[in-house]
Formats: sequence, structure tokens, C-alpha cells
Amino acid sequence: MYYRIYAWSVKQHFSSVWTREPRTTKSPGLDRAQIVREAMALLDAEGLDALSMRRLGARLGSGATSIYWHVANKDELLELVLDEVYGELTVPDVQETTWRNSASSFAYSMRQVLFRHPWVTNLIGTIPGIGPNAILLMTRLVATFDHAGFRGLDQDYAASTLIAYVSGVTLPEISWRTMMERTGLESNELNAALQPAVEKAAAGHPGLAARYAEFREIDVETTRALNFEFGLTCLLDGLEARLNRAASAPAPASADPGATPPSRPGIH
Amino acid sequence: MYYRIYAWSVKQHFSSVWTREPRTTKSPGLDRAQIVREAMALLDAEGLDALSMRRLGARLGSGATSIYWHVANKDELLELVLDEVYGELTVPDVQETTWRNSASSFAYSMRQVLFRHPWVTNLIGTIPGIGPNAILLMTRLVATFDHAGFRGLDQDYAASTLIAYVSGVTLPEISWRTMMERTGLESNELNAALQPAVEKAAAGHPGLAARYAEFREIDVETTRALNFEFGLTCLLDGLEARLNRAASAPAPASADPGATPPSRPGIH
DNA sequence: GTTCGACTCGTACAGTGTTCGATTCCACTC
DNA sequence: GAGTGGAATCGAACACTGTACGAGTCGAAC
Repeated sequence: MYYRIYAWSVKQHFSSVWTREPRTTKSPGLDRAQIVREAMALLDAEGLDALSMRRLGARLGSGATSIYWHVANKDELLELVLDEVYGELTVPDVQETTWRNSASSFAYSMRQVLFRHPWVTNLIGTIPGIGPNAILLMTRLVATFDHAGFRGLDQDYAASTLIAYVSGVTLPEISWRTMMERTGLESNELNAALQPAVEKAAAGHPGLAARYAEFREIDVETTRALNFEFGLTCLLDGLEARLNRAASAPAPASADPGATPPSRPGIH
Repeated sequence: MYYRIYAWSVKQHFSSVWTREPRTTKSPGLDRAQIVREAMALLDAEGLDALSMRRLGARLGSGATSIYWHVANKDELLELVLDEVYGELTVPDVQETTWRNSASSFAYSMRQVLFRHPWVTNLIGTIPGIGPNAILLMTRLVATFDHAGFRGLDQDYAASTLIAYVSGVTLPEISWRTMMERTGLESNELNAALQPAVEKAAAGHPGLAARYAEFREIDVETTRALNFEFGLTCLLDGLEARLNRAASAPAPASADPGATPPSRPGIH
């Protein structure tokens, strides 16, 4: 269970799809690419729970266990599939426009890709994104922030901060959406259905109840879209400010931890 | 499956633990609080996969199916458990310090709570956080940003942006950590084990390989900590900038979408 | 003593990921 | 063409999952 040794793998404690050569399949029939493609189709259509090896096999017109010849695990299959999603993310070419526009357009595209593949929400926390597409994406973003004027590790920090924000806002949205789909309610109906629970939680907190009553009528979808934009703007503003600060004070190297953070529980 | 009607529930299409009264248990024996407590202990000790109703029952010294009297199903149990985690998050009192310090200290505490309960990563994408503790937390944050000077929905936006960022950076860190735990490698060893895969992905992208070679020696943990700090500072800077802007231009109401964003694929 | 609800639990069902061994199939050598 | 060896497929089986169901236990009220 903890580490398994497969015929085609080198013996090692750590194993991931990416550290092992894929089977070079020479015959017609099942194929790693085809398996991944069909898995994604199944996931998009019916969600993560619907993806079982047996169902996937049926979809491929083959036995369930045949898949195990091409893919070690269900987990590894999911790694492959996740990286495929990373492959859908696009970053504008560095020359094309300003870094702000690039970052922003990437953020919006990522948001939409996540909406297109809602099931990734369950994978992001489980499977580290270390596939080739993930790495490639990261380097494109790094190039963007290099072009913007960030230096050293700050480029990586900026990139991963952007990704973090986008996935962080979008994930709960998706869990909200899938819940809507399961219950067949419109978002405002769902909102209304939750109202009593909210009010119960707000009981004993005057002002809170009033506040929620005030915003009850607002359309949920547009609110969320505005929320996304709000946070994105903040983040880009923050990045820009840091850039300007570094430009005016001509640089004590790269990794300035930022203007003396307040004392706090500590990093670790 | 899609909607079930339990003896103690009102009939409705949407059902969550929070929209239903809990069983008021009058006898010694199983208890919702006790179940949740033991479930959390099991989760913390052995992770999400280890939580099965049978194992939980064994831990409680009762039959597995007895649990179903107090909790409708496993999903609802997870809702309860997730909200318990939300209950661990703390926001400093509004009067205590500046909003920046409050936000920052909340961010760090959240990060640590997530590390303490790594399994939440798998729940966040699945289960919407609408329990009483989640709501209470949200209102504390909203109060903080109200005190800071944000108005209307901007308070919610700021709060959820902060949460989004923290969970967004921390989630991948956790998936990284659990992978370390499973393989029993130190983070730098794991990094080294992944190196070949990274290099393969970087092949054909000159400069990229050089870049990764350059940073190979850097300690992963401290890098991540710096990354967290970097993004948090950016975000708070961005919030502060928006605050100042609003203060100087004496306000066309609250929901200013922000200085004409670049044309893009569209919100939808 | 009876009755009724609260509560517990054993059994059963359909489904899961995965292992193993048998089987098929194809490209190659003699 | 016969034979061989590896590539690939697959059926059966195992240990496990969540949970529906119905029978059973218990304590208090009448």
C-alpha cells in the first residue's frame, strides 16, 4: 500500500505517475491517452463519485481491470486527469500585453476552467499538481512576473499567490453549485432554503440578522462575480505596490520579507 | 438518494444538518457531540480514508449503524465535523488592534488550524461551510473590516477574499505534507525525488531548467512560509489601497467594481 | 403490567478498488 | 508455417464501504 513496486517502475519509496515511464503501448486497443480522455468525459458528465473503474471500463468497451495495465492506480489516473486540467489553463504571451492584463486574464480563464471541471475541487487538496502541464503553467506565470519586474523567488511567490487566490475563491463557489445541481434549486432558492439556518446562527447577535436581511434580495451569482473581481483587484494592486516599492528603493536583493510584519503566533 | 425524508425532518428538497433540528437525546449512550468528537479524533489521527462508520462505531464502543440514529448519514456527520473546525478559527476582537493585525493574525491562525486538521482539504471543496461556526466566523471578519472602514458588501468581499487566499495557499501545502507523511520522506528528499520529473517537464525549455537548478537547494518549508507571507502582505496592501482610495474620493456608494478592468472573456 | 417511544444493532445489499491467474493476441524467430 | 514470448485483456474473488431494514432492548408513563 505505502509503496508498491511495479514491473515497469524503478524501486523507490516515492512513486507518482510522473516519476515513471508510461507503458509504451504498441497495439491498438486501450491507450493511456484514451483512458484519460474518457475518464475526463465521465467526470465532467457525472462527477467524481461516478468515476469507478468498472464504469470507466464499460465506457471504454473493455474490462475494468484492463485499465490497470496502463495505469497503476486509480490515484495515478486522477493525477493524469488533474494535469490534463492544468493543461487547459492559458497564460497570454509575455509580449502581448501588460503583466496586469496577463495575470487578470489568466485568473478569469482559470476560474472558468474550474467551473467546467467541478470535480477538480476534490482533487486539488489530495493530489499535488506536479505534472508537466502544471509545471509548464507555472513557468509561464513566472515568466509573466519576471517581465513585470519581480526578481528571484518573488516571481514564484507572485505566481502561486495568484493561483491560490483563484482556487480559493472558486472552490467554495463550486461546492455551492454542485449542491444546487444535486437539489435542483436555483441559487436564490437555495439561499432562501438556507435562510432559517442562517437566522438561527445569527440569533443572539443583533445587527447580524439585520445585515443578512438587508442583503437577502441580492442575486447570488452576480455577488460572487463581484467578489471575485474585488479580491483579484486587491491582489494585483498589492503586487503592483510591491513592485513600485522595489523600484523606488533600488533593491536589497530579492527576498525582502515585507515591511516588518506584526508579531504573531509564529510561522512554523 | 437525492432527497430523503427522515422522521425528524420537515419535507423539503434541500437538506443539510443545519436546516434540521438535532435529535434531543435524553438517555446516556451515544450523543451527537460525542460522535463528532470521536470522529474528529479519528480523522486527526488517521485521515479521511480511515473514517468509516464501522471504525467510528468501534471507537465509540457501539454498533456502526447506531450512529445513524443521531446523524442522517456520513455526509452530514462530515458537515458537523467541518463546522467544528470552523469553530477553532479565531479573530481578534475588533477593539483590540488594527484591522491589519487582526486580519493577519486570523490568517496565520487559520493556516495553523488547517495544518492541524489536514483532512479538511478534502471537505472544503465538497461541503459548503454554512454551519453556525462558519457563519459566526464570517461575521467576526465582517465586523473587523467594518471597523477598518469598508462599507456594504465590500466587507463580505474582503472577508471571503482573505479566507480564499489562506485556504488557497494552504491546501496544496497540505497535500504536499500528507504525501510526505505517506512516503516517509523529508520535504527536501521528496523535492529531490521529484527532480527528474521536473527536469523532464522542463526539457526543451532552456532557462527553465537553469532556474530550477538554481533554487534546488533552498529549504522547502521556509520557502513556503515566505510565500504565505508574501501573498498575505500583497493582499492586505491591496485592501488598504482600496480603503485609501475610497477615503480620498468621498464615495459613489459602496460597490465600485474597481477601476475599469481590462476587457476579458467575461464574468458569466 | 402494559404500552410506547427512544435507542441499539445484526444482517444484508449493492457497490468499491485492486490482486491474481488464466487467457487471448500479435510480432517475431527458426 | 510452427513456435515462442511478451503485451494486453479479462473474470473471479477479496476485503471493504455506506446504509436500509427490521428485530430487539430499555426506561418511563399510565
